[in-house]
Amino acid sequence: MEDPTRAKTRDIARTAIRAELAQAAIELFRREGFDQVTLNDVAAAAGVSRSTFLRYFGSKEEAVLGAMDDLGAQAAVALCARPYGEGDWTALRRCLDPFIDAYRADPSGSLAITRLIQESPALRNRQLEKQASWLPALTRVLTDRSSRPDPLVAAVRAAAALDCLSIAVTHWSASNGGEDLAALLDQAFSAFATT
Amino acid sequence: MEDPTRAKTRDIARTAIRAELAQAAIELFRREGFDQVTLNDVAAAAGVSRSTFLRYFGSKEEAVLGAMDDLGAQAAVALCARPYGEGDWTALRRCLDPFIDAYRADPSGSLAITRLIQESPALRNRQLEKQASWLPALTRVLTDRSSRPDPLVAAVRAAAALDCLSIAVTHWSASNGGEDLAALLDQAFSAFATT
DNA sequence: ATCTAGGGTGAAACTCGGTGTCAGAGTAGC
DNA sequence: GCTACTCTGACACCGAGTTTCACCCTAGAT
Repeated sequence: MEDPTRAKTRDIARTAIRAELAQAAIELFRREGFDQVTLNDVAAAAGVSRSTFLRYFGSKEEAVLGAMDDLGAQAAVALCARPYGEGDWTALRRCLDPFIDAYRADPSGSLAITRLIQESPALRNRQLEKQASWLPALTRVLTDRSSRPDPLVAAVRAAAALDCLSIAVTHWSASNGGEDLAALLDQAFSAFATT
Repeated sequence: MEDPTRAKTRDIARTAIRAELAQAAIELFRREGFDQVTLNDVAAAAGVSRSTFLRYFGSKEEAVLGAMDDLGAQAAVALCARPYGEGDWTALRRCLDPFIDAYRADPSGSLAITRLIQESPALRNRQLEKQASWLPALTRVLTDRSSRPDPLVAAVRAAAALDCLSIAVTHWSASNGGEDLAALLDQAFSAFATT
């Protein structure tokens, strides 16, 4: 049928191109504004045709938000890995560490992308959509972890945890990256500790 | 300039037409599926031109979700009206009562619309967007209510409360409206009581 | 009764995002 | 050199949403 090693090298090449295209797109978006740039513009700037660009990212927004999918999956895996019997809130807080790490790995780049997202309604909404798409997996893991499972409560807690993340990120970007994202996230989670 | 009473009668007529158009649109969406129906279709079914339909609702989705805006505003007002010193969670839970009432007032209609929304990605996302748009107001009210205000915590709690609402509604519709929405909402809020 | 100003309507042209199709170029295995 | 496969770009197409313009209708003024 198909040589699996060949398939893998192709995949590597594809993701490399994807990263290159995304970088060019983000650069252009930052320079001229997401909504001002058309698909033709960004494709031309990236040196490919509109068709090709849309083949790599299903939509204009995916060029910016594509990197997030990976983090969502990582969070689900991380939640799986939390020790049995650990409280939901601490497990959820810890499973968001991959996000913290990603932001720490490239603060200025993360800040730029965060701003880009917050300044464009289209990107903000896609971001919401994306986070919502992570919920079922997190809810499932949380339900399975529980000794007395309640899917409704699990769903609420998972959703609330993601709210903490996005709100912490918002405040972090409002402080121009000056504050510590992990501290902000902890502060956000403290909303569930006291009344 | 303009007779204010005339302006008001015009407004009443407009909202009446709006309601009529929305009803026709929802009916058609339910029958043929939201994504299958084009603006031309729905305009023809409603007996107006595409232009006019889009003048009443800025988008196809607004024909379905337009009624929600009112509820969002009501919730903010209701939160304002909660007694001083009341806990955030109970205040938030109570300020969602207008939603409960609206669903109770027309269960079968609400159920139909809820299903419609959940079955169409476009509508789901617009719904997310709409709920997110309510957050700033709720956060502000919650912050002002607090004796030791923390805007970040307030934002998280407001967001979590809206999560409870949408999750409760989801489960309610999954039960075909069989379960009690208020009870489900209470159960959702219980996610913040225990660890 | 006529004129007139303003808002509501519909027709049309336009932009743009996204989908699908197709033909051609490059490439690896035979 | 032949074949199968993938990637690419060009093109046509659709539907959402914006804008413009002309028309009608109604209400108030003369």
